[in-house]
Amino acid sequence: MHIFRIKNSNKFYSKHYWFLRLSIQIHTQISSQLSRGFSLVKTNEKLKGYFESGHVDGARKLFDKMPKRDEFTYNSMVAGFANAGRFNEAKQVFDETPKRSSITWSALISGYCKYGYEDESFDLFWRMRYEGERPSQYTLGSLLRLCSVKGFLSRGEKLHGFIIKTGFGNNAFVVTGLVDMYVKCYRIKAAEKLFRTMDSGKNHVTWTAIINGYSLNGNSDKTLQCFCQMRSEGIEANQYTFPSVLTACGSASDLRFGEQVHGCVVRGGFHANIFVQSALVDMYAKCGDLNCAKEVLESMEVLQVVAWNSMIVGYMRHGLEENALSLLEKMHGIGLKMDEFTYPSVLNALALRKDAFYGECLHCFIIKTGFCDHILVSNALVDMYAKQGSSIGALEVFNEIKDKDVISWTSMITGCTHNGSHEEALNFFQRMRIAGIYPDQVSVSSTLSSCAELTLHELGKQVHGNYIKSGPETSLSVDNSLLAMYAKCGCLDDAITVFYSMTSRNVMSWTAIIVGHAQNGRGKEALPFYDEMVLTGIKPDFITFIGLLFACSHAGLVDEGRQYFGTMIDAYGIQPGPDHYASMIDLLARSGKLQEAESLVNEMVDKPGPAVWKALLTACRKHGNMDIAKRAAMTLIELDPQDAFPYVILSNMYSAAGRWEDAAGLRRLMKLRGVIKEPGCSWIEINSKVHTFFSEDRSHPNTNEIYLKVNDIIRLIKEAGYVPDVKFSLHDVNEETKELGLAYHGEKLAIAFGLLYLPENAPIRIFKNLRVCGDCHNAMKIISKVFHRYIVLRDSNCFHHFKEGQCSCGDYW
DNA sequence: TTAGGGTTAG
Repeated sequence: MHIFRIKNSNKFYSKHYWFLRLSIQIHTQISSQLSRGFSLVKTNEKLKGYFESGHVDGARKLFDKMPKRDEFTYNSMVAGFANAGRFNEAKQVFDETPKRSSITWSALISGYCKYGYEDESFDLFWRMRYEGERPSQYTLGSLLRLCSVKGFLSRGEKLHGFIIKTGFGNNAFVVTGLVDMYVKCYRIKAAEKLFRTMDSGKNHVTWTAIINGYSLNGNSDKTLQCFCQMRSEGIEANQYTFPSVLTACGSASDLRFGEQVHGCVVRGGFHANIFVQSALVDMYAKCGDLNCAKEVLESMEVLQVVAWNSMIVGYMRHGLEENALSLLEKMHGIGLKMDEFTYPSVLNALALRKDAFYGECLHCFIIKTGFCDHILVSNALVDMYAKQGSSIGALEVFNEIKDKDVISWTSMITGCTHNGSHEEALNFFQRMRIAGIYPDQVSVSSTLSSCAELTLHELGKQVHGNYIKSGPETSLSVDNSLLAMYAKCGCLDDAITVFYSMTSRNVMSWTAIIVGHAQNGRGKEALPFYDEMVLTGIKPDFITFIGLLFACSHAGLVDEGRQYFGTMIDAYGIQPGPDHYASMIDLLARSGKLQEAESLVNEMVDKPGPAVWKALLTACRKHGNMDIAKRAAMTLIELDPQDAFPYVILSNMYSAAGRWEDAAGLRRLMKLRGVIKEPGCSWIEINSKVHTFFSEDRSHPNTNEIYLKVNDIIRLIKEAGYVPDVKFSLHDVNEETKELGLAYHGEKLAIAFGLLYLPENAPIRIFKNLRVCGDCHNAMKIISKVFHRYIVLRDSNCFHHFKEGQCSCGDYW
């Protein structure tokens, strides 16, 4: 402006012209001096130093002043700006770059990937290809990492195709990225296949990726096996490998292995890494060695919230709530900021306690500290309230969650399953599907358990089929639930197929197959599974022995049962609980050793509960021992005067013995006390509709047809040798009326309906809420022979598989 | 000058 003002004055113009010439002269001199002392290599290094130390503006100033730039300068600027998240400047330099190379493109793409900008990353990737630039292993590595972090399976699979087509399929770096992508998208089999087919070039990163995959998939055995294999191939683990391995040790409660890994950590010099230290605390805490966990925690120089969370979980899981809460207070006191995992760690353990006091206090604290909007915390609150049986508390929190995820829904489902509200669990599962949320391993496992409890075999198959179709591979927990579902629905052969198809099994898988055999009347065949399990190195637990004793009691194997009872205590140090005693007493009593059974009841250190007395009473009924029956029934009535079971059994025993007055007395007592007996009820499912029948029930729309069929059945089976056993008719009436009463038991009405409406060769599956009566059991055997039908009857105790006049229970139930 | 693997909750 000043120049223009003086432009028309010659005097001033000449003066300014002289000044301008002088300025140019000086600038040229300086520039040439700069150029003479300027080193591009050194300045590029300085530029890099600025970015490395976070001085992005320093780099910018230096870049602006640089008299000369080369491709390194531009690439460094693009990478530096992109890595700092300053994408406008990165793009500007990218556009200004005179000659862009693969590195320039990769630098910008990797920045976008790092910050999770998927659209920008992939748009740039396609543009790069369109402009003829070949992506490098760096470009592909960055994009795979983005897919891995965000769980983009479909995009990752497309990249996989591109990688094969463009000859990167043998590039160890790129294939490692693919392995990691599949792992993070929960496609462990795809990851495993890639890993196995890598001929050479597997490095410690590839091994770490697959080890982490097994660990994430919950497969502790394979994690540890893979870790051993890696070491045997001479690859050393590092700070990235150890955390996954330690997590697997914790999940498997394998303290011995965990301690050995700790040794490797120390020898390798990785004990000061906070990830490794946190994983060590977690491993010791999960394995129950709380002293060691505490020792590692206290040795940490950096206060790491993850390690503190793990310590809290450790205390909570081992019932040391006070220690956990004081640690929480200490965190608060020293100013260590809690994170979104801290509260779930505590809430998760509180979920298993019935008293709601601590949980509610913590909920208040969560609201005060503002953590209630965090989905991890809300989900844990839902889980806690639901498992504690407070469906109102759970629903209140659940309804407040804006973006419900699969865990929010799963918490409601597992809560219902935990409390035995299986129909409600299925309802939540259905609502979750309607809401467009895909079920994961946990929700499917839990839903299959509900299907098993309700014996909804068809629905269970659908849930599993849809889960497989939706993409994820099956997991150990899903397989275990599926196996248990088939066994509990009376389809033992399908359960066996699942069992043998499993690539790895844990103690739950073996226990499920043992219990499955016992429930389906094949107790003797259950026992070799135990031997095989022990041979494979898996330790039986508390529940395995319940299954084994159950198997022995259902097969009448008294000596074997006694032996297992002893092994459990002597070899495994497991103290028997009420269920073990109940099975043992059931075993002894059912085989007629009633006195020995009663002695065992009296030997129990803890006061025997209802399950034990019920087992004794049921066996007394079978063997007609009125003395012990009376003692057992009276004890049961004392324990719970509202439970109809002892009144009904004892009253039935009186009736069977013709002691009608005593039976009537008990019935009067029930009435007086307002005790309600659950009526016997049988049902059959045909074309997804359940048809229910009570004894002498005439409410079904096809009742006339059903009764005619029953009469027909009775006539035919009588010709084949059936004799009605009137001692199961519990009314004081004449023999003919007794026979008719037996003929119209719910089971017989249901079988008549099944014979009428099911296809000729289809198995007939009948369910009953109480134990099947002796007369119906006998009738079913003969029906199976006369009509050549396979009949499965599930009563409240076990499955009876009737075929050609025989029952799988061997008439011992 | 561009890139890869890890811990805690359901």
